[in-house]
Amino acid sequence: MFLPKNLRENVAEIKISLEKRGESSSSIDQAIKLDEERREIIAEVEQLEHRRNTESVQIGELKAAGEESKAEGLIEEMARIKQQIQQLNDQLGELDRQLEDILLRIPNILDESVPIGADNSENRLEKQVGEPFKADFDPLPHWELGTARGLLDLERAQKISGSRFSVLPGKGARLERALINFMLDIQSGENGYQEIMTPVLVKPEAMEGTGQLPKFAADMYRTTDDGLYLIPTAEVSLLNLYREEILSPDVLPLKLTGWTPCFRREAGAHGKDTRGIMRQHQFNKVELVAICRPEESEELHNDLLGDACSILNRLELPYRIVTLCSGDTGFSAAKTYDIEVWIPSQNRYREISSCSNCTAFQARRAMIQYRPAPGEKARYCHTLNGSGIAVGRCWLALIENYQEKTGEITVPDALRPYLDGLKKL
RNA sequence: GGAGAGGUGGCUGAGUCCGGUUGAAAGCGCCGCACUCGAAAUGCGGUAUGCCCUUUAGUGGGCAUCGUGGGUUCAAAUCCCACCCUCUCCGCCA
Repeated sequence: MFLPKNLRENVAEIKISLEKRGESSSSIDQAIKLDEERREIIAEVEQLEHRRNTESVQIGELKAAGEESKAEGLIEEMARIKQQIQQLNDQLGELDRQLEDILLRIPNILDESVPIGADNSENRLEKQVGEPFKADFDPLPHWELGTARGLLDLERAQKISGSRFSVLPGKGARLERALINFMLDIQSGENGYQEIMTPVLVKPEAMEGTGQLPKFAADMYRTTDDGLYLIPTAEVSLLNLYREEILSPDVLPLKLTGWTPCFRREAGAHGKDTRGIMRQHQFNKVELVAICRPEESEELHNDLLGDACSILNRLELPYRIVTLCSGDTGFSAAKTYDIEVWIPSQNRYREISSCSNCTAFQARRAMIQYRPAPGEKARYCHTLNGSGIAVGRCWLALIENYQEKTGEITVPDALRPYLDGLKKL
């Protein structure tokens, strides 16, 4: 989010960025107007409050000196000023509310290197790794393959929870768990992230901190009795751990990883990916989060992308990297790389990780700062996040890409230690 | 779920009953300077945040903030109300 000051200082930039995203910039003018009115009133109120403060002291002194009648006169005057202050404060409150409402819904400013485009068809291809699945037979989609091999039970999932949920029996569950452990080991080991286990139910403030609220309330599950939200990604829990903190520079960059289930209502996705487990209301994900100094976020963004890729490299799954175009870049992000894995049954690449640099956008919302040196002013951090990687999609990509004519699924070498050396599923 | 205690600055902790230069004592920590070959110890000085106005300016002035939000009052860390959170004991439970 932008603070009024940010807004004033970056009007042109924010407007241009909004237009690149394909959104209207009219709200910006309105916000500027509100801000001007607000500041006028602030000046007026503070002047009155100053008078109130000084004259209240006088009243005290007069009373102490026994000059009751003089005091009475001042008290009457103060009563009038008090009313004026109250009135102006009411106006101010209303203006603040309106302004904040707009500010909370303005997306981050796009990085200059983000390609201009309307939707995902205009994302820029950066790199392709490995060769798409080739075989002398037609690959089965994962739901057929998984069901046939006893790894997936969508019927029973439907029975207990409905559509967009999955049940993984036996080796299916084992594979999921192996993937989680494998990913966490790589990220917390050689890639240098601190592993953290967090709650998956969080307060609304946490959702606001990372940018899910207020704009995307419809995408989230909310518990009615307590008003807590189920996280759509561990980014919410991990980043908000440091909300309202001023960090010491020697802990930066802070690199965190955690596995959690993620919950999404998929409100706007009716009819999309209705078969199989591509799009679920609940799925596992290993998340990567970094909190850093502004000047290092760009480099860390590339590192983070590399760390996400390292999983696919080891699993030897074919993938490509794209930079999201302006119209496809998410609300909180200044720039996003998507990693897309090859899905044989669909004959195309599908997102399996999204790595974003959110610059200071989330840090301002969540008040995550650091003090460059003792005595210096605190500055907002930059935040980054990326999937490292989505477990459910990895599961299905793996069984599809490693399927054989016989219906068997080969376990990639890197994963065998996590499955008791098992070579086939 | 029941009973009780409490939320004050980076930390510890006064002040709250009896409202009035209290942004808030004291100590610790931290920063600067002095002393020292250097360090420790000691001494002196400094040390919250946000916002508004003003200035050529790292200038000057002001407002707000003692868990949060309301209320009473000329004036509230101090009085009243509601809420949130933490801790202790009991109960229940993976």
